[in-house]
Amino acid sequence: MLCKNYSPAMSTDTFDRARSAGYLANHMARLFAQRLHERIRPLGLAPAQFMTLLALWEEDGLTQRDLFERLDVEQATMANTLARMERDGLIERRAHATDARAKTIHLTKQARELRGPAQAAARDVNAMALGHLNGDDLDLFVSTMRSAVERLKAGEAS
Amino acid sequence: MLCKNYSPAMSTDTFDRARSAGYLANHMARLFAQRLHERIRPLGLAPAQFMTLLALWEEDGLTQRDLFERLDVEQATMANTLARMERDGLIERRAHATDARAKTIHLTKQARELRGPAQAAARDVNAMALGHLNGDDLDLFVSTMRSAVERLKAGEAS
DNA sequence: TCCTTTTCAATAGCAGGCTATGCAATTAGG
DNA sequence: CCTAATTGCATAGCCTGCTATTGAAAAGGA
Repeated sequence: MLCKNYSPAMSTDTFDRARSAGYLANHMARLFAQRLHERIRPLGLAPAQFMTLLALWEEDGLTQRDLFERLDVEQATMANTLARMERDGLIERRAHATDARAKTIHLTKQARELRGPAQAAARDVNAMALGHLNGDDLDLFVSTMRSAVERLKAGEAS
Repeated sequence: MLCKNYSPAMSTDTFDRARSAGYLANHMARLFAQRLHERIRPLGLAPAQFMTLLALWEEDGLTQRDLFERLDVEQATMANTLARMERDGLIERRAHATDARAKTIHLTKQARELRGPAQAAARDVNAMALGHLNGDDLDLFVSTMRSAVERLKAGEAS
């Protein structure tokens, strides 16, 4: 009995939260978000806004569809995040060149200037979580998360 | 340059979402929650309710404080989750034996009967995400998540 | 051309995370 | 014993995720 919370034959009274990958993933992600939020709140940012900025710092002028596909969230989630970012002066929406339904999303000067400090905050949190690992162990951990993401995305209906 | 998103000397234009542990943790946790929710929705459960049940299946009659400390969420978060669980007939609250402020949380028959199928669903999702790993690799991955959780909890102010 | 289908985005409503507040009951000090 | 501090819980308000619905514009087919 490996007790890794995925043996079909496991008895029903041995599910161990502390060894369940899904449980730990949730716990770890909440803590990452809390630590990040502490550090970027002084910049006027919240975690989902930072995530959105990561995409827009890479490429400005994307549409809402581009963004929610790249970040793998639902369209409605992206729409709400963008509304808060517009309210907070981080982005502005402009008419799309060829499609009257769409708008392109553009960073304000304020948002462009946050790139350095916000990314530094994120690196700081990553180091706090995993700075004890050597390069190979970190590579393996990150790769395993990426493979889990791919497998979970593929298993949408399973 | 290791490009693992935590070198302080890293230039500001190289932050790579796909290699950031925090970003991947968030993405992975959202997918875990989605896949779990698909499977436990037919049982009338949502992910945070399942997490709460994991604690109550282990030990019934806990107080709200016991629960939010074990699950590492805020008291207000737990209060809201318990309100929804009471609404849905999963728990009932009884007067605490010695403290008139507190209530003890007790599973209903319905909730006790969900243990087998709900834990099976969670194991299924864990296997979908990580079933390609051998025992040692899985152990290492889970251990690394646990160490990240501990380090992130310790660094509350840092 | 005209009509149907698809696509882009906004909105409503809910779950679950957070902070901040407030009330009631208990505990601790004087 | 009486007050002050602490503790248990509820509530309000916000952010971020989700599903479902809607309206408007674009694309496609007859």
